[in-house]
Amino acid sequence: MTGMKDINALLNMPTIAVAQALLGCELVSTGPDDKTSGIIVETEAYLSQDDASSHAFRGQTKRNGSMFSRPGTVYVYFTYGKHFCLNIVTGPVGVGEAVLIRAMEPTGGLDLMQKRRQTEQPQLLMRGPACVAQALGLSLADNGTHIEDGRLLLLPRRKTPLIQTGVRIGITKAQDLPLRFWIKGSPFVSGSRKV
DNA sequence: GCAGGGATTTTCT
DNA sequence: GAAAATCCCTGCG
Repeated sequence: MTGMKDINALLNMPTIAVAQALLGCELVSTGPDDKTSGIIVETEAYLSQDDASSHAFRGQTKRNGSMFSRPGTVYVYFTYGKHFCLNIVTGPVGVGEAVLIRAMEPTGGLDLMQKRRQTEQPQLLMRGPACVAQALGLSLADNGTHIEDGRLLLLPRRKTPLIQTGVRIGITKAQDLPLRFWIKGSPFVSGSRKV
């Protein structure tokens, strides 16, 4: 048996708790002819209330629709004209909260990731949300799928990591909220700001 | 190692 | 029409 039960329990916790609990978990992306995977080392929580930088803040739209689905739904959005970013939806149906996967430590399918990312360096393969999506081969086609029946598989972590907390990156609203979490000391964490 | 700015298009005001 | 949950290249030192 895998830890499916654990994963379900994890996904149904409050969003901030999920953002922390996802650290150390392995995420596997499988396709017809490919398999890439990594351990989540950095996340950010996006809430529905009092969080002006959340895509759900102004209500449901065509773009953010999947963010209002049940926990474990995959929310992929397109941004800055060229990038995709991966989120795991949290909170009850209709609420609109999610956890952005910002960085991972590559564990499998390194050769394919290097091809997709056009770089050889392991530390640059999955550093940054758009890099994560690119390394895993994700696109808008994955938006709205669910972690239990899509191409993405989430595995429970074996050890509880030491977690550090800071402010989120790349936003202009609600900049003071401490909703960014990462594994202390991981060389795969994104951004130059470690606080 | 770090700061600055361009790319590129969808989405919402 | 402006902004955007970003990345990468450049220049500097």
